[in-house]
Amino acid sequence: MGSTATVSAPEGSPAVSPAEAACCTPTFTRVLTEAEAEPLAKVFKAVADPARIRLLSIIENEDDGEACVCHLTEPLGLSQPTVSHHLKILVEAGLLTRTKRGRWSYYAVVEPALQEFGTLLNRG
Amino acid sequence: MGSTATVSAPEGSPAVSPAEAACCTPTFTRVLTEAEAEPLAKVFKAVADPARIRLLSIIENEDDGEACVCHLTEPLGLSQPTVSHHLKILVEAGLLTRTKRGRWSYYAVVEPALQEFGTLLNRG
DNA sequence: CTGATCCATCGAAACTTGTCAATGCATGAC
DNA sequence: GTCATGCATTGACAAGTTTCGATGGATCAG
Repeated sequence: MGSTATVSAPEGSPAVSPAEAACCTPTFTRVLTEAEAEPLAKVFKAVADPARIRLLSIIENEDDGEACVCHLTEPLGLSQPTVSHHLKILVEAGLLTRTKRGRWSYYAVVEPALQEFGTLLNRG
Repeated sequence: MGSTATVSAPEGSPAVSPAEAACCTPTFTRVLTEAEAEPLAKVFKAVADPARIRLLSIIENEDDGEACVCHLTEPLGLSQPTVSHHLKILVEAGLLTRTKRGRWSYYAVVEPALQEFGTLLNRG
């Protein structure tokens, strides 16, 4: 069951101040509980792997914005089951979508979700 | 302060695919190599743990913006060596600084670094 | 129907990570 | 000096990840 942990944070008060944060606004406006920190950690775990970061960059740069598994194993240098495994994690994190057409599974980036990582992924 | 996010928009000739051009600027402007993806994954790994996320939220909400280890073990419910271990990882990731004064080690948040995670931590 | 292809899942091996108890090094109190 | 305190490091173990080869369900070509 996917459960798709996506972008959900605890309901109620936001854990973090809005983007109006200037230089002196804290990122965490309050102390987080274990239950609040856990789903956040889950999201970061999805992109805490070089293979998965590369998968996102490859798929996003495909001409038509999507790629099948058979197109991904070779540039990554990983086996097909391993690539499928990473793709599944990214789908469950809400960063990719999967569309089955014929024999192929096409994966595409969920732009709004990925762009939340923009600043971090484009550093350096 | 201009620019901010590095979500670089291509100048002149947009390498943006038709599919994406309509709604969004791509997060990855090109395919990443293993060597490029690795350090990025390392940063995400640092915050891919509930205990470390909570540590950041606790320290940032301390009255004077810093905390010693002895103040962190109890709210986390973890042993002192474990807390020291997590703190070390956060320091190595550039998210915390360590200052030794007397017998105590004081940890403080590196605000610019943490604020890069602001959008992600602000979901919900 | 038969054979080929794409891919998800299973099972296992190798590796990494989170955790603690024990140890040891500094520092300060006496 | 001696003792106590704060904390980093070590060593060990359990749990989780990454990876692969093997298997099997779909789907299409013939």
